[in-house]
This record gives sequence, C-alpha cells and structure tokens, in this order.
Amino acid sequence: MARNVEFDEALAIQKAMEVFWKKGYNGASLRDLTDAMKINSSSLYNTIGDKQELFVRCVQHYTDLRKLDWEKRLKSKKSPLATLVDYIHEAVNIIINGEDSCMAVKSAFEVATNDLRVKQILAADDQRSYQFLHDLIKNAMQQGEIRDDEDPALLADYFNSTWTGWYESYILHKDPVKIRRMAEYFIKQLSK
Amino acid sequence: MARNVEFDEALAIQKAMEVFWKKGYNGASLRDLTDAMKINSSSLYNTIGDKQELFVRCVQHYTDLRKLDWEKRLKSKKSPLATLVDYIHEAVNIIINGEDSCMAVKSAFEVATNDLRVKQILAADDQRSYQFLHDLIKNAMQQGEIRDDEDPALLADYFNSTWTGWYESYILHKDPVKIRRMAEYFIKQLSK
DNA sequence: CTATTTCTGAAACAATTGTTTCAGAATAAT
DNA sequence: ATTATTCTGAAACAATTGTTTCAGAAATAG
Repeated sequence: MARNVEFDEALAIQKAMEVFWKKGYNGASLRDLTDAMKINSSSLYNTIGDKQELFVRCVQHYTDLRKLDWEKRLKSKKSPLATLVDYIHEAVNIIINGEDSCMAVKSAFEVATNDLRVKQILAADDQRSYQFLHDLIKNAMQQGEIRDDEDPALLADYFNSTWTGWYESYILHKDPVKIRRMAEYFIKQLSK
Repeated sequence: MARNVEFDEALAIQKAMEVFWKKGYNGASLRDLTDAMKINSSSLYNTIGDKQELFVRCVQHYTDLRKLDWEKRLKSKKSPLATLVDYIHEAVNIIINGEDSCMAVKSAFEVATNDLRVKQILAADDQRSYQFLHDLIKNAMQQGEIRDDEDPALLADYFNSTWTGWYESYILHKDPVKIRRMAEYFIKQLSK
C-alpha cells in the first residue's frame, strides 16, 4: 500500500554501465553515474545499493549481453567454421570501431584483481566464451572443416586469450590493418 | 648556494611505481604514494610535479626496466630460438608468480585510453617488445631453426599481443597449468 | 477520501582527494 | 660565520568523494 519505484532500473543499469565502461570503476564518480542514470543518489541507494553493488550489476549486465550473442551464434545454420570466421570478423570490427575498448577486459585488470565478486562474474563470462569457441572448434573438426590433430580444448583456451591483446594493441597503435592482419593469420592457422 | 634535494629520486620513483602497479592510477592516492616514497607532498611537487607527472615517470621507469631486459637477452650467446624459448618460459613464470600482473598492460587499459603521454610511452614500449621478437624470429629463420614461410613481422605482431591475454586469464582463473599449456602450444607452433 | 507506506529531491554529511602554503631547518657559497 | 637560497614537514586548502538524512510528494490499498 504505497508508492512504486519510478525509474526504469534496467535502463538505469544500462546507462551506468556505459559510464563505468568509459571511465573505469575508480574513474567514475557517483555524480557521473547518477547523472547518466537520471536518478537521485537516494533512489540508487534505496534500490540497487552502493557503488560496488552497482558496478557488479553493470558487469553482470555486460556479460549477459555477450552470453545472448554467443547463444544466438551457436544456433546459426552456417557451418561451425563459417560461424567462427564470422564471429572473428565481427570481433575485429568491434575492436576497430569501438570507442571504449572492452569493459570485461578493462574490469579484469582494474577491478577483478581486488574484488572477488567481479572476478567470479568475469571468470564465468570467460568460461562461456571458452565454451563457445570450444563447441565450434570441436564441431568443425567433426565435420572435417579443420584439422583434428590438436586438442580443441587447448585451441579454445589459446584463441580465447588472444583477443585481449588485440584490444591492447588497438588502444596503443590505433592501427586497423595490424588487427586485421592478425585476424587473418589467426583464421588461416585455424583452417589449415 | 643552497640546500640540495635530500631524498633519492630514483628510489622514490621505484616506490611510487610499486604503488601504481598494485592499485592503478585512480586507485592510488597521493597519501598512498608519498607514504611509500617516504617524502612529503611538498617535496614531490617541488621536484617531480603532480600526480600525472609522477605516473608518467613511473610508467617510463617500468618500461626502461623492460628495455634493459630485452637488450640483455639480445646479446645472449644462445641461438635465437633458444633465447626466445627461454624468454617465453620466464614470461610465464612472471605471469604465474607475479602478485600484481603487468603494469604496462594495466596502464594501457586504465590510463592510455585517456592520457596521450602515457599512451605514447606504452606504444614505444610495445614497439620495442615487437622489435625484440622480430629480431629473434628473423634470426631463427635465417639460421634455419624455424620455418621461414611466414612473415616474421606478422608473427612478431601476433605473438607480441598474445601475452596480454595470458595475464587476463591468470587474473580470472589463477590456473598455472592453463598458462603453461598455452605457452607450450605457442612454442610448438613457432618451432615446427 | 483517508490512511499508510514508500519513493524522490535537495541538502548535508564526514572523509578523502589532489594541491598549496609557509615557517623553519638545512646547506652551499661567500 | 654570515648570507642567501632551497628543501622539508606539518598544516591547511578548496573541491570532490561516497553516502545519509529527511521533509514532502506520490501512490496504493482500504
């Protein structure tokens, strides 16, 4: 018998996520956040909680979006290798066109080192990313699209960790050609 | 005709570097820094400058140390491939045994995105790292230690960006075996 | 409509932030 | 030893930090 929460929590989390993504955890102030979320800090503390809790929710949201993407791609009607190659090309485009790099990677280095909950969320995300690659690689092997003389688990681990360095490279050199060339090498290595 | 600076600036930079390395730029407060440096903030502002300037000096110091290491390794009497394999094994040990990951990588994602000077220092560092790998790969090819059907520049770029992902993986999963297996695959791929 | 509960906005909170001030200690040159 | 200069330590600075308070607006249920 009382009033309901007025603001759209999902939208507010989305907006907060964008701020954290761009500025990092320590670089984003509560004012930055509540301004973007268009709510008062009292509303924030009444519903979501403090800054740490908000960040956890934002990272969770970020990884949820990635999860949806992987699930959709796994349902694709294309062959496993084609699906994988498509994914790599889109990943490259995101690296090259994205303004603020990858929030998961940035958070891994800035926050996961000190915050257990964030580390667990990102570890689970990384595990899903691994599983996505692993499934595609294993299926591609079974269908004879790629060589099967290497352990798919090892390949998935190896490739999964590769993207991170491309993000770093692009931050430092802003060289799209360099990223594309590495991606082509990556694909060639996989295919043959 | 006056007093000299009392504290050891090189030592103070080293101590400040350790704080930034562990806590990041935004996570480290001026008190954290001056405590570790064992100097008063007035001395800091009198000699080195403000927080940004101090950070720049610390990142510069960090990359100087790496530069020395690469130069020493290039003078090694071992074969290029052996030198490279040694380097990879030591890099893995550093990843696995280091408490605070890699300051260059952390700074690339936290600071280089917004600070031009830091970006330039880290880009130059990355370029030296690339050159180190490139020299070794090219020499190994010329001496017939590894296949020469791939562009050494491409391989150097590709491998240079690989380490970063290993750091991330180790932060998230703390799994030494995973890192070692990726390194072995890396070496195998290079050799054959 | 009334009563009750809950949310919101603005203001205030103490603590911490990066930075500056300045008196006095310390030293080098005369 | 005196002088001139510069460094150091402690304190203070205003601004910003994350967080709390609370009066009043809003809305649900009776």
